[in-house]
Amino acid sequence: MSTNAEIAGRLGQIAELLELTGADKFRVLANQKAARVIESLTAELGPIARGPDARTGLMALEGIGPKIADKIIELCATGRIKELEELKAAVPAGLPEVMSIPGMGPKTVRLVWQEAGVTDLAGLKRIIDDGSILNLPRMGAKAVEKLKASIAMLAESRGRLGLGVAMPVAERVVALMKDVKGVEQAAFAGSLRRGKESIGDIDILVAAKGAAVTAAAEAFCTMPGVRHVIARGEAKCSVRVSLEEDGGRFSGAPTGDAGEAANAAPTDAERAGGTVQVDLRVIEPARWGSALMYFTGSKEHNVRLRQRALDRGLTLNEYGLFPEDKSTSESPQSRGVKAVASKTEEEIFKALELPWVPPELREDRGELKLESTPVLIEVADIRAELHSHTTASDGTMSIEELAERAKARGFHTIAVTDHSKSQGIANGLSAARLEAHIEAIHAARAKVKGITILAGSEVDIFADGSLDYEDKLLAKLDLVVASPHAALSQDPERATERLLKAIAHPRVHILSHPTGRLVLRRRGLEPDMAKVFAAAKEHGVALEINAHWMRLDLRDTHVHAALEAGCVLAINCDVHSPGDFDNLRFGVLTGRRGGLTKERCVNCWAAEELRAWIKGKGHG
DNA sequence: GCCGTTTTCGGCCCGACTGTTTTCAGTCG
Repeated sequence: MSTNAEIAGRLGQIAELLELTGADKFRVLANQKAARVIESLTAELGPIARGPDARTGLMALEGIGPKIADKIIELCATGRIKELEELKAAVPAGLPEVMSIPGMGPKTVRLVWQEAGVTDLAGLKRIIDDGSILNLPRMGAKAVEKLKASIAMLAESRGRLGLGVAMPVAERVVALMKDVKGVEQAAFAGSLRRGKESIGDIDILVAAKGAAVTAAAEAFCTMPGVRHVIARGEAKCSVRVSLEEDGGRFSGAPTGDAGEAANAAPTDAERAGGTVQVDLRVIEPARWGSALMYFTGSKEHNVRLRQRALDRGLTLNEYGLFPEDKSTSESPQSRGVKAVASKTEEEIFKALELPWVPPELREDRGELKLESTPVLIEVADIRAELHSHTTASDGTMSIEELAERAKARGFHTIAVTDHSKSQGIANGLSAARLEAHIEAIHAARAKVKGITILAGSEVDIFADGSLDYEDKLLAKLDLVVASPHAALSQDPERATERLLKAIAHPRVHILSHPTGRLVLRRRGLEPDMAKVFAAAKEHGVALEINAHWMRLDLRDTHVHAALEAGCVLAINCDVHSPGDFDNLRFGVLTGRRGGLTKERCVNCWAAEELRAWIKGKGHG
C-alpha cells in the first residue's frame, strides 16, 4: 500500500539526496517535479502501478517518464526503491537537515561534508565553534555569523503558517506601505495572494519612484513588529515580523471543538518562534503588472509563462514582457528596451494570447489552456450559512443572535446545526435535547424575520459509517450535516467505506469537513476521494469546504476533482462565535483554487432553489 | 530525468542579494 503522499515523499527524498551527491540539476528537477505532480493528484496511483499497463498508465502523467514510472512500480510492489536505498547509504542521514538551514544550499553542504567531514547539524556547529569552518573556500567571518544566526532561527522558525495567521499580517503591512508618501501601489503577492492553505513567507510589492523608493524600504525595515532585518537593499528587503495568533477554538480556547484543542500541536505562531519572514520588493510603477505576476507565482506557473513567451519570440521577467534578442546576454530592461507589456497583468496575459488568469489558479494545473477568464465564486455570492452552532452545544450565541448576525451579512438562510449526542465534550445534544432544540428553533423562526432559520444538526459519522441519531429523529430535521470527528487515523479502506455509507444515508445533505484534517497539524482521513465524489454525485450530497483556515477541508485539489466528478459543494463557516463568519473568505479562496463557480455552490443559490434541493434530498 | 506542430538529442527561466571576490559563485525566490 503506497499512497500518493508516500510516493511523492520518496521521490522528493531522492531529489534531495541527488542534490547532495552533486548530480545533474535537471535530474534533481525531474524528480522534484514528478513528486509535485503526484502530490496534487486526487486519484490514487497505487492501483495503476499494480495494474497490467502500469508503465504506460503512469507515463501518461506529465513529468513522469520511464525511469520514474519504474520507481513508482517498484515502490508499490516491494515497498522500497533501490535507488533511494543506495542514495541513503551514500549520503549521511543528517545532511538533509543541514541543507534546510537558510544559506546552506547543496553546494555548500557538499563542501562542508567532503572537505570538513560534516555529516549532521552537530558537526556543522562543531566546525563553526572551533573556527575550522573559516579554512574552507568562500567561508569568511560574515558568512559564518549569518550561518550561526540561521541555525538559531531554524530552531524557532521551522514550519509554515496557516492562511488565517499570515493574512492579517500581510494586510497590516500593505496598509502601512500605502501610507508612505510617494508610494503609488502596494499589495501582497506570493502564495498568500494565490490563497494557498499554508504560507512560508509573505511577499509585499510596492510601486514607487524617486525618493519614495528609499522611504518605502526605510518604513518597511523599521515598521512596528520587526524583530530582525535579514537583508536590506534598494529594491529588496527581508525582515522577520512578530506574530500574534488566535486560532480560536483550535488553540485551547474555552469553546473547544470536540476537544480537538486538547490534542492539537503547538500553534503556528509557537512553532514559528513567533515570527514570520516578510519580503519587500520595490518596483517602478510602470512595471507593476509584470512584477505582480512574477511575485504572485507560482514558480511553476511562471516557468510555464516564460516558456510561452519564448515560443512567441518574447522574454518575460519581473520588469516586463520584451522582444527576445539572442545576440546579447544583457537583460532587456538594462539595455533600455521598451516592454511589449508591463503595466498591468491583463495586458501581459493578452500579449501572450491568454485570458487573465485569477491568482488562485496559477499553479501550473492547466490554467494556460483556459479560453476565457473563469468567473469564480466570490464572497459576495454566498447567501446562506449551513453549518453553525449555538449555546445549545459549543457555540457562544443564542439561536436568535446567530440568526441576526447571519441576516446582517445579507444571508437569506441560516442552518442551526449543533453537535450530536456523542460529542460529549462539545455538549452534544441527546435525542430529547434535540427534540426540544428543534422546538426552540421553530420558536426563533417566528421571532426573527427576514431570514430562514433551518433546524439542523451536525451529526457524527461513527467509524463504521453509521450516524449518531436514529433515522426517525433525523427525519424531523430540515437539514443534516454529517461529519467525522473521531477515529481520524483509520486506514484508507475503512475511511472510504465509512464516508460512502454516510453519503448513501437518505437524510444526509452535506458531508462536512470530509477528512477531518487540520492544516499543518493533522493528516486526517485519507479515503479514496474519487469514490467519495462519485457517491456524493449519485446521492446528491453536497461536499463541504469548511472555511475555518485551520480546516480548509475539502482542500483545493479535492475541490477540483469533486467538480470534475459533477458534485455540488458547500462553503460553510462552521460558526461557533460571531467572528467565525469572517473565515468565509478562506473557504472561498480554497473554492476558487479548485475552480468553483457560484452555480456549483449550494450556499450561493437563491432561497427557493436551496429549499428545493434540501427538500428533494430529504425525501430521497 | 523528461520532452518534442521545426527536435528521439540537446535543450531545460531569470534576476537580486550577499560575501568573497577583483569578476563571480552560491542561494533564494
